Amino acid sequence: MTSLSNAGAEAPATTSRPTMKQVAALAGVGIKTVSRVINGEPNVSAATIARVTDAARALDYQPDLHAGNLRRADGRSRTLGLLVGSVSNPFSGAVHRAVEEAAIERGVAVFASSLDDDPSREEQSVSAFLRRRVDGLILTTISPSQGYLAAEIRRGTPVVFVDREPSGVTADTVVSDNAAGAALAVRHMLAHGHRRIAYLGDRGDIQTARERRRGFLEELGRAGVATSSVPVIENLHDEAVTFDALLGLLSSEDPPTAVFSAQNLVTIGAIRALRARDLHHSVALVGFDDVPLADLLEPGVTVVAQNPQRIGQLAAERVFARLDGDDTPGARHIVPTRLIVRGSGEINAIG
Amino acid sequence: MTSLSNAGAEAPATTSRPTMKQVAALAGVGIKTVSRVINGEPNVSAATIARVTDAARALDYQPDLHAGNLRRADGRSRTLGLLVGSVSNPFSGAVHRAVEEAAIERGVAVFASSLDDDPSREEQSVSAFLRRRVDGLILTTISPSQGYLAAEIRRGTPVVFVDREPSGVTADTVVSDNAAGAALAVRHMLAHGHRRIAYLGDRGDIQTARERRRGFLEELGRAGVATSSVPVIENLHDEAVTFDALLGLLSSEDPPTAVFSAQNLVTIGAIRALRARDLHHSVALVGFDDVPLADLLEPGVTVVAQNPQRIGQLAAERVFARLDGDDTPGARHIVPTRLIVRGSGEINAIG
DNA sequence: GAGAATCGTGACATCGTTGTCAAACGCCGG
DNA sequence: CCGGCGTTTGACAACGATGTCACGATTCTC
Repeated sequence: MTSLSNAGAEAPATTSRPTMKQVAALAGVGIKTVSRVINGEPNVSAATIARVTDAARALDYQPDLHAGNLRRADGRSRTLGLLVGSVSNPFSGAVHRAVEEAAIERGVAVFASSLDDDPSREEQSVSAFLRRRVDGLILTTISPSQGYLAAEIRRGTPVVFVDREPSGVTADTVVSDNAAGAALAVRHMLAHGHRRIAYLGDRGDIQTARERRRGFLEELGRAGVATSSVPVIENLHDEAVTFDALLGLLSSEDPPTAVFSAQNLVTIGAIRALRARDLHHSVALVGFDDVPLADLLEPGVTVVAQNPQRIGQLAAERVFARLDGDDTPGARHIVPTRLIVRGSGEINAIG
Repeated sequence: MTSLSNAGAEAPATTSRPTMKQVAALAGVGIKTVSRVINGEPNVSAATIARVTDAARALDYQPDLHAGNLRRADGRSRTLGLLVGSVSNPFSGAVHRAVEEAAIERGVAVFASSLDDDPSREEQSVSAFLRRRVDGLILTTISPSQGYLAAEIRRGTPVVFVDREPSGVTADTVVSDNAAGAALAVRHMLAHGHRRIAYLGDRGDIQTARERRRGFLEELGRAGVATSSVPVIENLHDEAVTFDALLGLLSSEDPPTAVFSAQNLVTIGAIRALRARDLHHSVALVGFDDVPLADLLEPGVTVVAQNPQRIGQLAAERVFARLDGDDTPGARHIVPTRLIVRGSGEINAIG
């Protein structure tokens, strides 16, 4: 259907992209000379440089990076693979942005993909990255083991895990101080007189979520609160499910006086539920991870904020350091969280 | 520093990635046979397939997509370049997500980059994409002309512009119904008795912003409102600048009774300013483009919502259609907007 | 049972580029 | 005027894969 077209017209016909050979022919030089000019190698006469540059411009020539890579000594594709949790979460957006900023500075392009809580997409994306010969990987994971990466890591490909720690392999990991952040939230609510604090958590199969729960429960334990009396609801991974779960909890015979929501979207679902029962001014709420416009709500939402920019930046730094020869053992890099007080967490326990 | 290392140890030494040749050697077959097995070509005996598969697994072999592409007939890299406006804007995130979803379905990987309002990054990113031989481009633009893409488009590379129309080239374009959306907002406020409606707009050099202003002013004109009496403030591209601008306007001798904020972040800045003057219950506000948590604010924020998912999806559809042979002339695809009523836009004019 | 068609396989050229190497040229000193 | 040296240049192999083709071994056909 493409081919019948406009017979005899000026032929917009799909010409293919120009190659060095064509540039060389037009400039009347050898192809290696074109290569030299394009790559700024020395020992080319000024006149030749001009001829080649003109020819390249005339043909709108763009060198084929991959073909070059095939032969080039360092074998670097100047490409990175980034897998984030979910594009719908602002946390991921911020990480992406930070990684890209660092990458662009080095002339590295970023393949970005998102997991969307689908374990099969993890391995699939990584494989896609690897077949495209990325120089390094920055990964948020969800599948139970990252053992499938062992050989690749052994071969020297830098892999940095963000937001979640890997299992089955050792590598650089950049995470928020999840347990400590959760503990911070708990202390804050305890200080406001709460003893019956509900835990609303993300999927239990996410290691990060388990860390937050651990921090939460341990801090309650340290304060002498019997954890058996603490409502713990997990596997909440969106607003709607959280909404329903918290409504149920609030209707129970011994409802909590405070709520700790251990994730972004869970926090939003919790806010909606508290509003639906008109309890947003009487039940305290502290969320983990910041929420957009949290300060404009009534009351403002108190959160333990993460620092996604720093996480992305640090991850990129680690990848590039290893590409530059750093071969220290993989380590955990912990990015601190901080409590942002806005109102919802400072509601005192009644009685 | 890398090289002195652990003399005589088990040598974790950076082995390079395995090639087909190595797989072939291990399996005891020719390299072309490995190629056949990897690509699922017919006419290989079951026994050979098994031997090759085992060898590939043993070496953790991943085919080099780019090397293959060099020789492959269709010359497709199964790669797309996506340039969005700003990762910090949820609109961009949604577009990205939609594009990626469509891409992954076809086994295509996405290079994602963001413009962040820097014209020099536009051409730089496109060039980076092209050198990596992407099959198609989906671009949000900011520089005054996209003429630099003319040769590439003529060569048959599918280019789709999103959110902003290009100048200097003809190609598929996917945009919101900007003028009509703005007009919709105006009609809504007129219906609530407002005549003095302020326009708060994004950068005047962005074509999309100009469209929204046009829609705004034309609708006022149709309603017989003298546009000379309408405060129009432009070049607001973040919350802080908008905040200051609106505060100034509200302090003027004849302040507006309603505000139309023509962009996401501008809307948020406007909300903050209205709150700072405690006018959020008396001055009407309608924003263009939805804002996260808009329904939880007090009052809820009435907006003309765009449909970024649809925009991204449609853009991807166009790219793939052209890759599949569609050679109809480039066209504008307009995605409708819709008014979401939440409270702030239904405040009536006083008197 | 002979010839034809099909199957399974590998040698080789090739994709667009860069690394290696050697040739051609100009310049200098003796 | 010659030898040596540095500069400029291009021929050629190679990177890791696939397309083409030809070869030997089966299987089919009548």
